[in-house]
Amino acid sequence: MLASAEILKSKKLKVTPQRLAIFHALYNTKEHPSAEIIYSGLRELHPTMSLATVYKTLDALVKAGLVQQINVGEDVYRYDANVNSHPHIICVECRCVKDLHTNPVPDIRQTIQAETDFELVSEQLYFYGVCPECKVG
Amino acid sequence: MLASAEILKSKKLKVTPQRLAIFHALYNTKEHPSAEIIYSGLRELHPTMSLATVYKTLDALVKAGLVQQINVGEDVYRYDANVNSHPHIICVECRCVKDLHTNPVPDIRQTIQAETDFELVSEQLYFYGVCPECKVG
DNA sequence: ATCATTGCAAATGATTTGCATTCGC
DNA sequence: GCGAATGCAAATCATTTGCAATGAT
Repeated sequence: MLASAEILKSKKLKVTPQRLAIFHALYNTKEHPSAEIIYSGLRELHPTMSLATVYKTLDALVKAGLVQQINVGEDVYRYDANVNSHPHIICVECRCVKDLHTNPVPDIRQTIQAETDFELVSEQLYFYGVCPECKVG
Repeated sequence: MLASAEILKSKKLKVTPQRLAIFHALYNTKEHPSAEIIYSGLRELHPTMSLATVYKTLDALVKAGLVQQINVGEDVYRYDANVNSHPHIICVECRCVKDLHTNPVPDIRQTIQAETDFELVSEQLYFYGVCPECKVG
């Protein structure tokens, strides 16, 4: 928690209780929550916080490079405190999103770069499937 | 054009001028237009067509497996008449979207499947970069 | 004739914005 | 004290929905 404050300060962001709470929440979950989910999770402890603040804060965190915004093809954005490029896998039934740690990108990059005249800057790899929990049900 | 009608019929979709126009438009472009773009492109020849019809028609085409909906991380959906799984590359400046034909997926699938207990069903690979046109400017 | 499709207008849902108040520095 | 952050309400934008009229089979 102290650490969170230090990290925010190091990015020249003012440290407010709302920012700490949102940042901390994202750093302590492996889920990939939307603004709405973050908001409802924090509501109990921060009853005055507004959804607009969640959006503004997430935007500030993204701009500071502390968080990444992902869009797995739904109509909502999700947020990930892991800013390294890594693939995600999404359950087509329960819509949960998990990180993948195997990163096939270095090889792929070469393959793709060979085909295109684009100057590659980043990538997003999404896999869809049925998660272990949903396979059982 | 005749062909389009046949394809629609084969999927048991009623053939209306609107459907033909939308389907045809998608089959004859390499862009990956949004509903709004398709709508404005067709407006001149189909002045009475409504945006809601474009959405409904696209939905029908997607359900029939004739078109795929893609979301490259913006706030709009785009549509692609190429329903085969293939990676896309998006220009971070002009936001154009192009198909990639090199498909690294078979290899990746194995790598990913080895890591996860998900039952893989599909994937979306997006690469971001600066397109040749924007590199010059 | 039947039933799906169309087109309009109104509704929805996620995200953004304006602005006065509050708070971190 | 200054300028940025908060919280509320109103605005925006893409997409969806309800429903009466129209059109495809």
